[in-house]
Amino acid sequence: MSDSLPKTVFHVDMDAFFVSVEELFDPSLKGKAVVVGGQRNERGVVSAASYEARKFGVHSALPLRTAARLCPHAIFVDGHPERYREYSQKVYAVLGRFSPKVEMASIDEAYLDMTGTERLHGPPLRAAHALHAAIQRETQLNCSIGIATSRLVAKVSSDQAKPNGVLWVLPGQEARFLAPLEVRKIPGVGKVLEKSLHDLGIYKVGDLAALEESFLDERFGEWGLALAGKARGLDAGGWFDSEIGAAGQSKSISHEHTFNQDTADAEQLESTLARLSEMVCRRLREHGLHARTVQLKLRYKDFSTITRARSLPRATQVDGEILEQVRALFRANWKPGAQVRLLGVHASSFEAAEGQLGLLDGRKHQRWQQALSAADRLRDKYGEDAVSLATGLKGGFRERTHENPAGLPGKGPKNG
DNA sequence: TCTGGGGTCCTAGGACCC
DNA sequence: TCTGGGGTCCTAGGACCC
Repeated sequence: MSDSLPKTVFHVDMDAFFVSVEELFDPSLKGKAVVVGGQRNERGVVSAASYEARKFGVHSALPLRTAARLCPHAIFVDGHPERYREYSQKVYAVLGRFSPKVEMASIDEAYLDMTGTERLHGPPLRAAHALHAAIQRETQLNCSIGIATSRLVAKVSSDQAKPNGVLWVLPGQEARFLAPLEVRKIPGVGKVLEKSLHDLGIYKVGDLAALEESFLDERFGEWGLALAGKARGLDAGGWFDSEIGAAGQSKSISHEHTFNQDTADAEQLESTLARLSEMVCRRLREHGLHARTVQLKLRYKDFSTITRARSLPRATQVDGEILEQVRALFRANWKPGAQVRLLGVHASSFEAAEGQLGLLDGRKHQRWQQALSAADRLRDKYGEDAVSLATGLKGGFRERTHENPAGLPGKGPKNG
């Protein structure tokens, strides 16, 4: 980057976000061991755990059944995505008053470029405390705030500030702040990279920073160089290097479903594909997008997973066209009888719209889209099952599984 | 212990083109 | 004749994040 004045970056991270939101809706959960993500006997993993539950070793991504074993007295709660979106938006509204350059990095964390806001909000610590108080007051939720000269260090410092804290890493102190931390604390260093680093005797970020760049380059290529920069606190390469608030259009839309029980029932599998295709297309239309590449994901009983993709000659957002591709991929790759655990439908390679359609073809296409958008509005009003469109494609299109589609809370029967 | 769902980014090989 | 080199697109898989 340039050698202009150092930036001031805030990273705001909500504390135990899903759990905290659930507590607002059910105050009796407060202070208890709470696990959000599903019931104790369900397939699936923990989305969030209260600090009380964490004392027993429960953490996000842990299988629910394991969590139930580690913490038998925990209260298990289904997730409510719409509640989390609502509170995420409340947080976003507060953030916007502190800086015009805000970027939500996920549903519960955001970056703010606070460079040059001193006259308005005072020095960084004062601004951070004001922000912290405003979020508390307006959402009744706690957060932690990291302040630094880069996104990377701000993120690491908000993590060190948890829970409910503010931590400022002074300009020039980045490397010293990072040095004693485990390499795993660097965003982008996961299980696998951590292991390779450990195998080389590298445990702390300081060990990493002390290495020759040429060594990291040889060992890990481009990634190694970026890693060297990160160890020194720089937003070296990739996403971290982009300007805050400049995030572009999303690049893919997907839906997937894990069956409560593995199945080899062709009808059930194909009706699930139809439902997933509809969900994907619906979101394409909501965002005004047309996808050229369609991908099927197939996970078997033994957890082995394949993906098969196909690119279309022209982009589409029509259910039937996507489903046709997905179904062809499915029929070409699924061996009848093989037990399936998960199915997924993924759309990517977005284009603004169709280009050079023949007039007639284009008209027909357009009418389809109008019909589908109208159907979407009806579904919004009267519920998911209110509308179905004939597609001309045969085979259990409107069949439904008896399971609750993930991400559609409150629909369908739940165990327990 | 038995492993969700929604994303992003990277790598690597083959096709194809110049 | 005895094997170029770069660019781009496509597909498959996997690491990683929340």
